[in-house]
Amino acid sequence: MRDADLEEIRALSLFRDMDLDHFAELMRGAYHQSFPAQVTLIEEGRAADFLHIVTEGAVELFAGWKDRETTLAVARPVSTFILAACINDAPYLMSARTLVPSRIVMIPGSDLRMAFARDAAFAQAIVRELAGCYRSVVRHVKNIKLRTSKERLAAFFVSEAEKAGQKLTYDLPFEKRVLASYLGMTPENLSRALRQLKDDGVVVDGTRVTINDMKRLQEIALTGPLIDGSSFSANSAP
Amino acid sequence: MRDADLEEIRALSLFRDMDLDHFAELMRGAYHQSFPAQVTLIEEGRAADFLHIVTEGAVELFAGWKDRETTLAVARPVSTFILAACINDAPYLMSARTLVPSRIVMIPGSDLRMAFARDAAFAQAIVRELAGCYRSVVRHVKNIKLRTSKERLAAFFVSEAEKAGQKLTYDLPFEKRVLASYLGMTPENLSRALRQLKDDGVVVDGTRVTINDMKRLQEIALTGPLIDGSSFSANSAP
DNA sequence: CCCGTTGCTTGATCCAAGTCAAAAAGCCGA
DNA sequence: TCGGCTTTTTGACTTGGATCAAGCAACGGG
Repeated sequence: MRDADLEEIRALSLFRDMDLDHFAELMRGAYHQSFPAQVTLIEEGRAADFLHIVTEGAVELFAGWKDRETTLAVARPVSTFILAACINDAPYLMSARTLVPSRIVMIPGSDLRMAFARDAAFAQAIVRELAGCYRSVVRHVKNIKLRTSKERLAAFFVSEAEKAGQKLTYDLPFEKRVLASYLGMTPENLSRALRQLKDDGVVVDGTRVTINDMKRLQEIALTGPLIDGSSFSANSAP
Repeated sequence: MRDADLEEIRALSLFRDMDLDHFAELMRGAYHQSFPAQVTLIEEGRAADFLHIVTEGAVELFAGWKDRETTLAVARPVSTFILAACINDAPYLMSARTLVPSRIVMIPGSDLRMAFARDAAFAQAIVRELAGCYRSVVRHVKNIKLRTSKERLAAFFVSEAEKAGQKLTYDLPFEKRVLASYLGMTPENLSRALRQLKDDGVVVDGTRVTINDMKRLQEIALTGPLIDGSSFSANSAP
């Protein structure tokens, strides 16, 4: 693994405070691999063998039932995913696939649990991380259960703008079909919702989003830390 | 606090393995109070001051947005709730109200964080608990996003039957309007869904549920550990 | 440069679920 | 036991969003 990669990972709040030797040992047992787009990294139901970290690219976390499928989050660099299954040594609840060519670090679950047992700082970090993940999903549920699809889309635009550093023009971070699935609607419906929002000053041309009337959008979305926040990436580095 | 209560709490997986002295100390700083029905214990957005444990009664965890409201879970004895907010010292994401007269133990968040910092076994237990909570909410999202309301209701009946010890007749654990909200539908719709399920061998008379054709119901619900599981109580004692 | 693939949009239609209104059934407390 | 609650059910209607079926546009390989 390259030093630059190691530094990036070390900078994650999950690993920042742990003993340096423990960190080095954990990384010695880890694999860093490149994958092409559309590769299934994880299948739900399988035993959780590895903690994953995206260092480049993007990974979709999704779940299926009967013949339906929904995306629960998109992990973007640099962040970890499926920590909970891993730490509990339980089956994955989600599947994961690369959306674009990606590089993934995989840390064996047994190493992780060992480090967690003997490094108090690491244990603390894991707790904070898990609590953060939990709160993210709770926000996602609130988003889904309380807002209409148009409102969810508006909220998404607002929080993406915040994430892009208050810019009013930015690119969608991934395909619209993924966004639709994340927001709990069909691609057709997303398309229609986009057109509805045109009246509210949102122009979408291809992947480029331009917000002309942020105030209007915020009124629709009524964003706030209790429902929006970091609910997007499975868990991110603050 | 009565010894019986203390024992029940100690028996929770969260506290079971922690040092006995630490546990005693944690409990010394705790309050045990009785509340009538329909009392708001927690308001979302407020700072998380206390970890709560229901020892008797039932507590609804819900969230509001604009003029809408949805219930996210119902905590039944004996279980804790809002651990994540508490451990992160962050604002509550949910509100909580008693559904019936209830007894609640409240542990100051600062005591909790202190115990967590110096008791490794407790820290481990917290991690497992949080991971469990996280997985519960993930299942709830999958339930909402992947199943129709009829399927969700069927799934609910099946998993309640399991919880009641494979009994085919049992009582609903709370009012139908709460159930409706939990399942993400209106009371009217729940009523209709109940009537639909009559054709599939489910008889509901008042609060009494009787399942005549479990196989049929399981076909509709297609239950499994990846989507159903303990998603109901905020977090339970295994 | 063309052509196939893939992703996105559009329109027509359908259906699940929400809304509104009102009746029915429980559930107390006086 | 009788009103006066709340909860639940019902019916009629509306609507948000899904589905189905074409078009269209962009991209990449031959």
